[in-house]
Amino acid sequence: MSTRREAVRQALTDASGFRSAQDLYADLRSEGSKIGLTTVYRALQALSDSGEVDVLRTDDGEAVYRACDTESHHHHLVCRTCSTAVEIKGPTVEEWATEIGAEHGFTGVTHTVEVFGTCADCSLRAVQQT
Amino acid sequence: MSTRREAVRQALTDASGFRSAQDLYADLRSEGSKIGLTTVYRALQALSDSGEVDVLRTDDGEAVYRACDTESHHHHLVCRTCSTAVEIKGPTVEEWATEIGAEHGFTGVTHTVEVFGTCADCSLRAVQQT
DNA sequence: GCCATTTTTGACAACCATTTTCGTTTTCGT
DNA sequence: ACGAAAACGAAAATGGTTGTCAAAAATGGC
Ligand SMILES: [Zn+2]
Ligand SMILES: [Zn+2]
Ligand SMILES: [Zn+2]
Ligand SMILES: [Zn+2]
Repeated sequence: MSTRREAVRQALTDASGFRSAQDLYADLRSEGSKIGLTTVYRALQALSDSGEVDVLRTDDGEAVYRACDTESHHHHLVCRTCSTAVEIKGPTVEEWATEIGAEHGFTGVTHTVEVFGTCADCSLRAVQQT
Repeated sequence: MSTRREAVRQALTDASGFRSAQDLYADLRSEGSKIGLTTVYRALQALSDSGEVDVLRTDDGEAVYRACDTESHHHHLVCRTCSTAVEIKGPTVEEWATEIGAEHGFTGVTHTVEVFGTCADCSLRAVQQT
């Protein structure tokens, strides 16, 4: 694990929510790092290949990454305002997806599931800003 | 509804699976249409804004579209090989997502759910090609 | 039908996230 | 310390998508 990659991983861990490559690049540069954008992309590629970080796509197609507590299969409840995420685990949706696939004769079934909303903190802030 | 937009909608309906803007542009041109790529993008934008077609993002961030039978909320079981899709409806995953959001104090909860696999036809073809 | 206004279209350029290239720097094994 | 291998970063290239703008087509009185 190179120093640069470790720096990217740390920046992502500090963020606790989903961040884009460009976000992380800005974060790192603003705290004085001389890292290049290419290296941020390469680090994120490597981290996601090895399963250390999760990736998902925003509505406009940008890739965003998160350093999750667990590396085992899970989903996310993501705040639309601050992009903080809660990790979700449970058999319900796993079983549901498997059944759906089997019912229609599909093999090698996988699924992508994300839940979005406004977190309690952001909901409160929205109400207070009258 | 302009003729061009209708042509795009028809091309998408004929496809029955998820197709990208560039796919549809190629389809239309190959059948003799003189449509421009910009117009295909505009038509898809309008169709998705009005809820007539569904959009999702591939792993590499490309937007793909589908003309679904229903305009009400549903999900898809998509073949990874031929991109044919089956429309999925049912309360299980809807209730699950709502509960997950509520449990964590999130408001305005929505979700994205897609199931992927290899359809029966494509599975069979894969086995036959020894 | 005919002209003026509005809408739609498409070639081209601009955008922007991401990838590739390639010469330089750092790391690692000996 | 020394040479090979890996990592780095600036700049250029890529590719999907959007913006621009002038031409073409549809619309609506008359
Ligand atoms: Zn996660
Ligand atoms: Zn799952
Ligand atoms: Zn198939
Ligand atoms: Zn649903």
